[in-house]
Amino acid sequence: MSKIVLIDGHSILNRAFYGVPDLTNSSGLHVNGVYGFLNIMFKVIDEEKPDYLCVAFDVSEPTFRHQFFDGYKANRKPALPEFKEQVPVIKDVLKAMGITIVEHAGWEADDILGSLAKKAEADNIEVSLISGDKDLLQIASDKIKICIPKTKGGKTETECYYTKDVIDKYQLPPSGIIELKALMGDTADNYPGVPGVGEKTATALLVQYGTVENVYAHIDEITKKGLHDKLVENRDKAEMSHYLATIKTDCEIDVEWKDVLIGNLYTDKAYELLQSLGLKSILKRFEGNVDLSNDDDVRASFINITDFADCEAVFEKARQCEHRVFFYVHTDADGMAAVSLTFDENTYIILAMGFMTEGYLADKLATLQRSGINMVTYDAKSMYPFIDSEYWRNIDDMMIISYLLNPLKAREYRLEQGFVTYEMSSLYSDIYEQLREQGMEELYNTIEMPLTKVLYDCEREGILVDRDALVWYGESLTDRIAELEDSIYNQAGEKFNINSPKQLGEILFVKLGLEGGKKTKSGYSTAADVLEKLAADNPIIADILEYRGLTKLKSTYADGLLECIEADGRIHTTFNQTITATGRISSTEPNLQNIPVRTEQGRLIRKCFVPKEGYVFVDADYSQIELRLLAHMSQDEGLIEAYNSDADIHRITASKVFGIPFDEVTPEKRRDAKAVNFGLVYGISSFGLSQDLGITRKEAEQYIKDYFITYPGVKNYLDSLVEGAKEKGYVTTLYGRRRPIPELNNSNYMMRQFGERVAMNSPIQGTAADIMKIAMIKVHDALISQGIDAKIIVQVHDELLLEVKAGDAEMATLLLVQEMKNAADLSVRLEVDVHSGKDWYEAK
DNA sequence: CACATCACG
DNA sequence: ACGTACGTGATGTGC
Repeated sequence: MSKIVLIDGHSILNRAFYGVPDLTNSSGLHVNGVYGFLNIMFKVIDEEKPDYLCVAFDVSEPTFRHQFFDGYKANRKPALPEFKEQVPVIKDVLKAMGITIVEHAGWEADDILGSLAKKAEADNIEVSLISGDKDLLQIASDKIKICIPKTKGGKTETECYYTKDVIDKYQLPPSGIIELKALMGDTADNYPGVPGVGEKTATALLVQYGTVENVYAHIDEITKKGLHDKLVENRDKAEMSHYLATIKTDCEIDVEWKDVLIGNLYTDKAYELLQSLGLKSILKRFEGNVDLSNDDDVRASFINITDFADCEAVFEKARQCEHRVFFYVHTDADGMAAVSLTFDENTYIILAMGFMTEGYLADKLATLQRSGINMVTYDAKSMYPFIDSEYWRNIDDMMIISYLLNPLKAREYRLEQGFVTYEMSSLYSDIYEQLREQGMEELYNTIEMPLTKVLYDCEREGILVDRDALVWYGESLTDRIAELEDSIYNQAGEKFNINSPKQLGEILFVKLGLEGGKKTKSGYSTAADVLEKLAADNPIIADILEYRGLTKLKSTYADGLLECIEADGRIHTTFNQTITATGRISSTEPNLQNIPVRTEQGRLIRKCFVPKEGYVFVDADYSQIELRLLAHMSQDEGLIEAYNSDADIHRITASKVFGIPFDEVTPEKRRDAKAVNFGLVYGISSFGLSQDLGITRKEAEQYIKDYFITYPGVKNYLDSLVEGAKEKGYVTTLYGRRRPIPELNNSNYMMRQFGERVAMNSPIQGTAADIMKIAMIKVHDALISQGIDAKIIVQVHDELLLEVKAGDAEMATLLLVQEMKNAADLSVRLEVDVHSGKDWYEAK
């Protein structure tokens, strides 16, 4: 027997929209609903293997029934814009896959589905009807299965109902669902039912009488006074609801089964469309399913090379190719695993065994480079080990280009083994063109690509760690931790896991009865700022805070870093260039950008980071670079002048904003001004400032007001950033780096508010990142060209740590400061603090 | 695998 | 009436 799948388009899109977390593509279009819809649809197709498929939608104009009972439909919530924009998109995708969409003015999707289902049943076709709406249960039968997908924590489970399943669940036959809805109403569909009658009462009545009509026929038998009166009073509502709940099954729909046969869903058109939507994981389905017979330009083109002569021939052919060669070296735990080369529509894969050694590859790549071939790869930094350094120039990096085009999608750009090169080398000219159009070609060529090499050198150099000192540091913490543990258990009166916020909250707020209140969704908050407020109430708090601090140092830093020391005694972090939304670099395995410094005890760990024999550390950091950038970018005269006067900026701010003479600014007032300054860079909010300073929101508001009166240019500038971002959908740094801000179009107020703060912060944080990148390249190159024995080994956003030959320390220091200061020419000077020492503690 | 917490800028 | 400072990464717990 043949089989048809019918999908309730709106309802499934809606389910998907609320079940899948917000996803936006590079142009800011929301695609979570589309994504979820397709996943549900493919899952059903995989499981049911139907012969026919079609999708029904409501027409956007109100249907007859909507108009007729306008009073009841009127208070229905309008759909969110980010939902609405996905309706035409999913329709386009379905059409591109050759799937029939049925919609008809005057009929709701339910009516279309009901009619099609009954028609199919009559023609002896099995039906699976996919909807999120339980109303459809009324048309279930032995041949018509109603499937209701539920998204639970990312997983889609489907509840399926034939006649008997409806009876099991509701004690009523499918037709009884109409009667049930007529009595109990439906808030989602906004028809009333009988007020005061819920599912239980309605079911009880219907089990006895079968239909609403019959309930009223026996209305005198209903002795419960309240219920009897409610039913009598609301008979009109019940009858109207009955009408509304009834799905039509007799619409004359102009669909012939042969027209909805499932054909090849994996068409070129759908592929392109999904690609432009950024739905990469859906595209993966296409790889095994593309119809090769009439589609020979897509991945019919993988060629495995095992023979030396063939390999030589491939490289020779590559050398003569007209456009470009995309190459990628696949690695596994043992190093090089395979090499792929794509050019002229073919991808060649050469396993790294036998003749394909690193030396052979480097030689072959060099030959290509010498022939002036345009080379393209993905994550160039990780390819450098396989390329002679003299040929590092003139390689394009798809990872970097994609990141610049949309830094928010950074994590999605990670190339998976196996999914490679073909898409990349067809995409390349496309995205390079976009890069140019968006004015980021220079940023790419003069900052990001040169930086890949600087970072490669930093990583390879690594930083020496005094292992014994680090072990000792860790051990020095253990006694005190044990002592605190004892003390905490004593005060709590029992042993428990202090590291578990759940158990700790239980102890503090229930057993010890401290006033804390709930804060997180999973229980009490035991975060440090919450505990600090309670410190006066119970001495256990101080112990817990100290315990937390020490265990953090021990596990993350002492123990964690020890595991990262490699055979050469050094730690080699990875600097990620395509992670952050703003353009900053990040550091992983281990993170060397969050080594403790704020407390003395933490800071001591820096004594374990040491230069190699005969060398010293030189460490330089920008002084208040973000605030200086605010002065430059806003061109606020007062702030620029304040910086150029060379006096303490927070003190000047305090003096001007609070109207106190410069010399009478108290440390408290200076602290307040400093907090305001920081707040501005973060995208100021009165709440945030009040939290930070422990003042009321009103006072914080006044501070901000006064600040903006003092520095009106700053206010203008921040306003203009938000305005520009709303208009264009993104913000840029001084060097043209973009950050899209899809949040500004979100229907949620909080999200939009967040978008505004991001619009204020990103240009500043991002420009600071750009400038540091420029400085790194300049320092790196100048050290080499001047033959100074010094290397950049760590970058911490506004700080560079260099390992320098003792005799070259003075030269390196001068050069470092010089290049950092001159990395950008602004309306205010860039100041750099520099120190040197025999370890990172001393040099900082 | 998500959450809470906390280290840094 | 909401419930917030901006940007990261590592760890431990507990579903």
